[in-house]
Amino acid sequence: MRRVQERALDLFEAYGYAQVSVEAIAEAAGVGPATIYRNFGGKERIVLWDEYDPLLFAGLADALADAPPLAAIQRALGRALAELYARDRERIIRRARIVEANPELRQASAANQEALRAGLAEVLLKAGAARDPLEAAVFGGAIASTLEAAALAWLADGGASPLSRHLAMAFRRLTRLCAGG
Amino acid sequence: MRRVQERALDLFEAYGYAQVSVEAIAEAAGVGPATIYRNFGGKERIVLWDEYDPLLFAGLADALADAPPLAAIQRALGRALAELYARDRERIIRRARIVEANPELRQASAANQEALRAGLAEVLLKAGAARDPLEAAVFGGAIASTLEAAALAWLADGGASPLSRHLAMAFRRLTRLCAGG
DNA sequence: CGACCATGTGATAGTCACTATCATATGAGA
DNA sequence: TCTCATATGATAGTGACTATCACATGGTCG
Repeated sequence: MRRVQERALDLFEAYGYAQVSVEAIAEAAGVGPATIYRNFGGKERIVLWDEYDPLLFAGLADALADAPPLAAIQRALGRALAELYARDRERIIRRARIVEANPELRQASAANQEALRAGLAEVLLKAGAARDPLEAAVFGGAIASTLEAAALAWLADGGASPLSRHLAMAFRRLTRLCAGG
Repeated sequence: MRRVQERALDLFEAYGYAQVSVEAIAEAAGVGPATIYRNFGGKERIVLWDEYDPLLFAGLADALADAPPLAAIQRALGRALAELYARDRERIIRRARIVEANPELRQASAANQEALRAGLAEVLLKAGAARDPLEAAVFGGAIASTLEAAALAWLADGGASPLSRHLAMAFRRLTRLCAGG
């Protein structure tokens, strides 16, 4: 399915997301349209599909055990992002550019972001870093937003400086918020 | 168009969102399908359509002038939400239940949430409550998430206690985040 | 080796959201 | 009354998505 995604990205970049039908992608990749729907679930997810979320959560629970939550989260996320940065930088940027240029995809991407919020909230609650579900939701939401802001800033400069630098800057802003802004 | 939305909510509650076609809604409301698409833009927005966002932003810029950002925002949003609570409580709950029960709508709703983030960021930046775009994005994201968490908690108890109470609780959690969790 | 079963694939047909376009009705202003 | 602008309805078309079918593959038994 990696091949299908590659072909699709090529076509989307060349002709625009809306102008490329799933059927055309199927033909370009040498598979049937039904196969694409079976594996990805929908046109949007051909672009959005990745395997990063588990990687983000890996080590998060451990890190929460021996440091104040905000610092622990920043360190764990920073490490995970550094790995992605090293491994898949080009592909992430390609996909992000297509998403950015297309309202339909931005909407689907926002849903992913929601899922990340919920996932962080769950981890925080289970690790005892949040005392109740409301606190978990607030913490998870704030952290996911910070992560997203860092990612957008990273994309805005074309991925020049490492993601972890942007993440550190974003977290510094977050700590200022409660201090009175 | 209010009538169209009412009819649509009736049908969605009775048969389920996916089971009701736009054509059926059009017929039930005594209009043509084209009219619905013209006014709402898509099936999802028949449910999500409202006029609340400007109300949320009203007075926000003013409040930011004479108080620390977090307190000012909490007060301004609290006032706006109290008004909605008094005016449209039933309809908001109806719509939220339909959204909650339907992945397709949750996705579209997440996109709305994104827009709220961006809107808050813009206000904060213009009012000088954020010193740079990254800070504005982080603040706006954190606050929008807090607002959403409060709204979900409010819905979870069926709208029994006022939204402003949940909002106050959520903001208290947010201030704890930077203090070390 | 051949029979059996499971999973993944291709192909067909059908539904429905959404778009584009045209003719018509309604309502305001000269 | 004539005119123009805007809103509506109707029609036809595209394409995403969902069945459901038959077929190929690959592994496990007898």
